[in-house]
Amino acid sequence: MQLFDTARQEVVPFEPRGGQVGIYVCGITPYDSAHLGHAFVYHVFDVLNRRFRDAGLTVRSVRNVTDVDDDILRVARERGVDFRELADEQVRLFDHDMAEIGLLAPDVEPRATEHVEEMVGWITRLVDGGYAYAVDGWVFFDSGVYPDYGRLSRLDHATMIELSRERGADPDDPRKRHPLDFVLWQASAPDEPSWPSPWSDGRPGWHIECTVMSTGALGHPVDIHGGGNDLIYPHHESEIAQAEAGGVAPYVRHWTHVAMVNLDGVKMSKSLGNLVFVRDLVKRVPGAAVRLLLAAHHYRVSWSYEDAEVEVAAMRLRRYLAAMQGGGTIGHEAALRHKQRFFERLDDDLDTPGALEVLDAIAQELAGGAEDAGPGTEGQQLLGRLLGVLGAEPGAVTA
RNA sequence: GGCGACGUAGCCAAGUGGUAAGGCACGGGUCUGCAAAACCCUGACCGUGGGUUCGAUUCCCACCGUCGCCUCCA
Repeated sequence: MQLFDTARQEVVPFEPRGGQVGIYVCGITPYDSAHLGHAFVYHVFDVLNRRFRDAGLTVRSVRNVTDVDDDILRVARERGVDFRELADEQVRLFDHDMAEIGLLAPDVEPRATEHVEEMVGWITRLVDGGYAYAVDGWVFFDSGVYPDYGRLSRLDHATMIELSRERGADPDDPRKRHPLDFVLWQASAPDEPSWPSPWSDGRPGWHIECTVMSTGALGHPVDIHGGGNDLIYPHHESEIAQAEAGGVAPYVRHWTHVAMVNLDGVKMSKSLGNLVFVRDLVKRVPGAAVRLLLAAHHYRVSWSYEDAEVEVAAMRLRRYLAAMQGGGTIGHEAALRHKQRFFERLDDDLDTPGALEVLDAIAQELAGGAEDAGPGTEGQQLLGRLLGVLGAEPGAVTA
């Protein structure tokens, strides 16, 4: 398997260690419904997971839940419910949506609120090591003593500060020693949930949870760590800083980032409200069709969702189903060739569009076969198995 | 500023180390009283400049351009 690694900026072989692979994907903040952008990211890691398992490796997959955060608290306040109640409900809906499109459940799905104690421990280590400092009950990571900050995203400090100012962040916060310092711990307001710590009754900053939970569940270095490419900076940049400063280096062996999904040329995002929800798609077509829609796009290339794609994907699924249930056959040699080609495409930086072309070819040959061998021929079994590697096995996903 | 993807005839677009599919549009023709429809025919120095090679559109480097993302965000 060859994969693009964000840190090295090139496609490199991924070498499993001892037949095992640990995958950590940054999960959701559960305060709104899952949209196609979420689905694309988790679909990509699901295919990676299935490919590894198909190759006989033991995979341990982890996807966290950021269940305490300003957005959740805000929405919970608006709706007059406890933030835990909101998070539980949204996680349930999210898991349901992901199951509808045939995603394997993660082996571990840690929640931030269940690991605050470990986060406090990690932050304490950073403070003791001189990498973090406390001000008024808040704790900041001191980017001034970590010169490598910016290594992953390849941004220099001046640019990061500029970007940060443009986006309305506050590099000029007088409590910060350096403009790029980020929050590890923040004091909670009286009506906000809080956990005890040496600095204040408060809650963790955004980045610390992933470092604590990924290494907690997988040890270190983490084999594969990733998420949407909008997380490269500052989230993953900050994770690396706090991990390495905390004594965990190297932190991650391989960084994998998935491109953004647009709608009408504009990035699909909660703040803009231009969303296509997974829930609405699975009402129209089988989950396997949604997977084929996603698989038709390479994970490193951003794309713009078109409504017509749904029908195209559904038609493709129907064609595959017909090929699997018809009477066609293909030769043993041809089947082997197709199988090899399919895995070649997948193992070349997860080229799912290329892999689909192979499935199209198999389906076409099966459809062309005039013989009536009945279902269950070698070609039909192969098509079913390969669809399974893409997470689009028709039978398994009709909920 | 960084990173990614892309740059093939008017438009969309496939593809390969050995002088480039297809679709649409345009134009010409067959047919028709005229027109439409249908069918037939017609078009490319493969972004620019280097390099590797017997030979590159295809590989490598640089540059230019377009699009996307970059502390709410997957």
